[in-house]
Amino acid sequence: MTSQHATGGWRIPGSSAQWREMEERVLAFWREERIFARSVAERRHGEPYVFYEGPPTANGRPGSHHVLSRVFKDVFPRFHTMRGRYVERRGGWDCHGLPVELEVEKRLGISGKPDIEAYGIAEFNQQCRESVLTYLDEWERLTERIGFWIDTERAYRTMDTPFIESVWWSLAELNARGLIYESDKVVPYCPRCGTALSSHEVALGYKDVEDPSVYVRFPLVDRPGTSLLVWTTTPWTLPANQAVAVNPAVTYAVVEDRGERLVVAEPLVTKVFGEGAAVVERISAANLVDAAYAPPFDDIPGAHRVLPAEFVTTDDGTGIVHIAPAFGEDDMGVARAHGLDAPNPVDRQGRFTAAVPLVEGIFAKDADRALIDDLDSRGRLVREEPYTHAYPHCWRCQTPLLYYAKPSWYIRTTDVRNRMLELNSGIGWHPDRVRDGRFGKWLEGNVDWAISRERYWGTPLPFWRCGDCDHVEVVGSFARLGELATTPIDADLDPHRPYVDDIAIACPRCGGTAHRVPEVLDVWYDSGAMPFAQQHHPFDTGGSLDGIFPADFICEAIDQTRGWFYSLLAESTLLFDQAAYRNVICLGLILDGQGQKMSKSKGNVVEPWSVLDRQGADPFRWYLLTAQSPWDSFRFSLDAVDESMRFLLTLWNTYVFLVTYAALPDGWTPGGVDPAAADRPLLDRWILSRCDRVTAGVTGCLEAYDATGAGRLLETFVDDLSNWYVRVSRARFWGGRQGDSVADADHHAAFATLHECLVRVAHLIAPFCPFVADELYGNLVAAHDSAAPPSVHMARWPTSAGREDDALDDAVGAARVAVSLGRGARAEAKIKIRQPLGQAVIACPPATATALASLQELIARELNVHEVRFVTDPGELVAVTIKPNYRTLGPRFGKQMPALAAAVSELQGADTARRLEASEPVAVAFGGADHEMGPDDLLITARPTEGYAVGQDAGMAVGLATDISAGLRMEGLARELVHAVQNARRAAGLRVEDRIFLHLDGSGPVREAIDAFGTSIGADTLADRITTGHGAPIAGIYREELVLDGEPVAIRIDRAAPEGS
RNA sequence: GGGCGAUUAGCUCAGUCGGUUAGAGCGCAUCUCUGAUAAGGAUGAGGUCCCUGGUUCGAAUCCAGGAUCGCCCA
Repeated sequence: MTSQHATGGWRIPGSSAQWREMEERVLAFWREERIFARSVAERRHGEPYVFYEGPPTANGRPGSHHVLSRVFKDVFPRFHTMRGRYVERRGGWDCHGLPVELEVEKRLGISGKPDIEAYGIAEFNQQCRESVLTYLDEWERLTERIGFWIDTERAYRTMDTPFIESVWWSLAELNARGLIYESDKVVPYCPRCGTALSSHEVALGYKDVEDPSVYVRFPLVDRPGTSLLVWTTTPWTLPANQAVAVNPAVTYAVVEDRGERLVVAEPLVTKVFGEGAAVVERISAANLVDAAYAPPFDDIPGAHRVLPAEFVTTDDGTGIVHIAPAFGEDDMGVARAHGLDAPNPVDRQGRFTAAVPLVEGIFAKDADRALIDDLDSRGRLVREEPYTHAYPHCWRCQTPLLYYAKPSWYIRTTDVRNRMLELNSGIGWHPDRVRDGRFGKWLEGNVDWAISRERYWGTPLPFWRCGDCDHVEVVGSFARLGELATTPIDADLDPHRPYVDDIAIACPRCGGTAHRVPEVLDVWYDSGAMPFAQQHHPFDTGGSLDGIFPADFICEAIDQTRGWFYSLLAESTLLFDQAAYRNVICLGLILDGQGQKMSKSKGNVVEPWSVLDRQGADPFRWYLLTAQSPWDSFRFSLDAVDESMRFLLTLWNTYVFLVTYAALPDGWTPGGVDPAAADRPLLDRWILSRCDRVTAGVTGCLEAYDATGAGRLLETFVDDLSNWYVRVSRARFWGGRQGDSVADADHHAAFATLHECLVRVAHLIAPFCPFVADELYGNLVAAHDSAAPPSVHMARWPTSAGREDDALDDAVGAARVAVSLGRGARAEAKIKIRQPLGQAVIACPPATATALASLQELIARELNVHEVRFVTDPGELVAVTIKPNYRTLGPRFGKQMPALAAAVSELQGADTARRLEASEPVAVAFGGADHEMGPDDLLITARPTEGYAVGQDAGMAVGLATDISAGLRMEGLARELVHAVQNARRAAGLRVEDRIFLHLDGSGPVREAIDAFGTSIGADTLADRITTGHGAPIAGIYREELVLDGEPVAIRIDRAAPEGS
């Protein structure tokens, strides 16, 4: 895209086929001129607009879904920067976590915790540290290429020592307020791997399996002969039974069955016992609560009482649930609420301990058989049947998982649950429904946050437990650690495992020796800590987060509701009693073109680089930002980007058009004296009205975080600009009018208007498509004005100049309808547009005719007719029918609408239409009364009458006189000649401004047309001389013979000799 | 199994407060225009608004149930 030749400081843009070269050139400009850094620094004194980068992990390659989030993270900070806000954008990397460990395990060819410990934690963590940034280069390359402006040089990393120290500080703060405690937690646990699994891993391993389900008698102590009937699909948990639970809202029934009495939930009686079961008594749940029963096994002591619990359902089973606190999350919750123990007779390998001699040493799930047989032999088993259900298995080794109680560290988030809900209600969610929907419901069900993980590569919990007095000291800084440590610690201590594990401290309470607990921190806590940890708060911030907290805006995919969106809110509520973000966009997922999930195994992944290499960054961005609501799933493909690219091509064509003509010798440059906007032709004032309107509209949309809405407005505007303003104004941009001051002013007005519109668009699309925006701005503004900012991204956001004009917009809208209808009429009559016609008749209401009066000439030119005439009596050209306006009359007449519609159809169309035009009331008689209709109550529909070429639409019809006189035919032929010569010029490779000598020859009608219209043919084709007849006086650089309208024509073209030669 | 979202032309998507002829762009066909060529205009073909039932004078729109896809959770 180099400048071929230029005048007036213009650089001639290349073809849009060279889009990617344009982007690369803009990138180089940004890089060399440090535009990003300057755009931020120049706003240093502006009001801060705070953005937080939700840190991705760099141990995988960036995909198209990352481009989606990064583009949305880019557009609003760019917008607010242009609006004068100070928008620091600091990158970040999420470094810790199980996915990193798994990746390293795979690479090392090891699996499971015993393997890792055999390999060595120090070396393992070193491998993690390196792995986590494997693709950092590619991430940074992609980030730059898509135009995502974020400071990667100062990016925070969750594994960095200052970040970890801030996290420690926050945990110490929470601990000081009594918000941290240790307790048993039931986790999905793989006994073979010896590790708990994350919910994500559990989700990978669900398989349908058949387990024995059993109905067991739990005899009531105070009611001999009556037993609670308990149903379970995990018989191996029965030895650990501590209680049973009933739903407090359910009535229970005592059923007499073969000489005994069994208690089940009343709604389940039929399901359990079949039709005709004998219910002998009903008992409310309240009367069951606290009843004592005999446990199924006597090995383990327990409360063995009935407890109320909301989670008990009557969907299946018996409505009485066996509670083994060690083996179920709900069970643990109930047990905790009632102060029960949680004995666990299963060891870490999943085998029964000596606490249950019957099955000692047997793997839990394999003990089912022996336990069931034992129950049966003691008369406790009522029934056994196979039961198929989805049960989780270890995704790594296929071992069935056990839900298993293990000690775990918690943050008491339930203390601030209501406060989180309050703060959540003030967050600007996009889409809105997430606030009270997915996220709000999640908060309502909030449970304490389990923050510990028995893993290696994570922020170590700063908890030191005293071996003597059991006191737990939470260390909030490295300085504090140094004070307490029994041996001096290195200044450059790596606070990761295993080094931190080796540090013992003196117990501040008893002076004993304390060692760190083995767990590391849930990585989600790292991410939620980024608002303060990226600043090394409070160590480097002086304790104040003013201007850097909370965020005005964050953005991630919808799957982060329980991830980052939660961790940010929970931590900011706990620590600062504020929401960490004011606005948030939840993005949808990227699917393939068929709506299927993208996955490597399906081979349907669209790599971002393939889009960037084929179409470029701006088309990619425009697609993601405007194709649809961002929170819906994207059906993404290269073709989808092509569709969005059309907008950019239209914009590019318009831009090239302006520069092409402005750069000609009698073109135009900005900064001169142009006619005042108010003095320009009507069409100029119209597009400037549209321009101001779109400016206000786009601004409003972006303020409301609605990129899609802003995109639609811009697409409509650029379409108006290109396909209406430029198309109908083309001739005004052509040169050759020096000396005519009126024509010259018009010429300049056209350039000034189009230039202003394009400059405005360059500003308005700058946040969306920063490359083409800067290309336009550079050539249209910066190249001509050394005082202007060098980049549009350093410029101020535009505001409306107040030229919005409703009447003008309506008039041009009506003119466009009229032209469209007229063209339709021509097509129907099969008369091509180059053939002039005598007159067009526009039938429309008087108000429309008045509005269109000033656009008559334009309509005539567009329809190629000599005259435009208006008729305001609908009867003349069209038949009129009247229909009721359901929208206004529906609420008024309700059930009478069908009768009213019938009455309205009886009205005389033309007559009624006239009266409505004159704002006279119209009475409709039905149901024995007259009802008065106002102008809004009746709709006029026009249909063409016979005998005209007519196009019609609501409120307007356009007819064309179709007879073609000899004069009109000659004029048409002249137009054909001009067209043929223009094609010949192009074929001859002439530039648009080259002047020619033209020789024409042809039949009699052709010569007559040349005689009559030679001057205008010459003017239109830039011919300095036209000759006719045989024996051509010029050899010509181009010759062509063809037939126009049935008449043979010969064309010869030569370059015009320079003046005076 | 529970919760949430989506389903409208061959494709990608709009569709306001429920209003009677459901739109746009792309693609396709025919025609056309061009001093903007990865352009522009006109016309046409193309619809079970996922299905069933309900509410209503009137349902793509509101309600209930179901189907399919996706997400979150179990």
